[in-house]
Amino acid sequence: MPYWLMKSEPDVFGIDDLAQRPGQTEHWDGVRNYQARNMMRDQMRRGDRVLFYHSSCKTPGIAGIAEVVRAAYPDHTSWDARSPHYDPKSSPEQPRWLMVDVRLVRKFRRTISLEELKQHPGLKGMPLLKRGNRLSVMPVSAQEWELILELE
DNA sequence: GCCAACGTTGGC
DNA sequence: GCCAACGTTGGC
Repeated sequence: MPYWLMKSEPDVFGIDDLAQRPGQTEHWDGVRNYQARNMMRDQMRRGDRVLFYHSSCKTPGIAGIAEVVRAAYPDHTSWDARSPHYDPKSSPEQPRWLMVDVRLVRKFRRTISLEELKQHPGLKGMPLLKRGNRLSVMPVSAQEWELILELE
């Protein structure tokens, strides 16, 4: 069961928003980075686990766990001219961008902050903590996963 | 709001 | 195919 970390701005869509969706499930639209897209397309599978990361907010960090319940399929917001993620080069016939569906597994009792993650020697290798990293979807190793769950 | 980092675009 | 300009990300 591979593991992932996915970023979202809680002001736009946070873990509490996911909790309120029907079936606590929502599609993860808006990924507009080729590397992230390719990982979703080629590696992310139904049943994979996801760390739900809150970015661009007061306390950036991991807010809980979700599960991939549907593998990658076309992101319809990419050809919706009213969407903030609109891409004129994407169409229903030739979709350029993909998304997955995720379901909430559980919200952490507390957010494990970025600051705390940085202080942990066992997490040094996480792409999240690399300088200048801009990926919104990134892999997490099994060891990192276990370690992070223990921090809660 | 600032700014470093980095991906993308487009002229040449 | 190079690379400067530009836009976006995201922590601080």
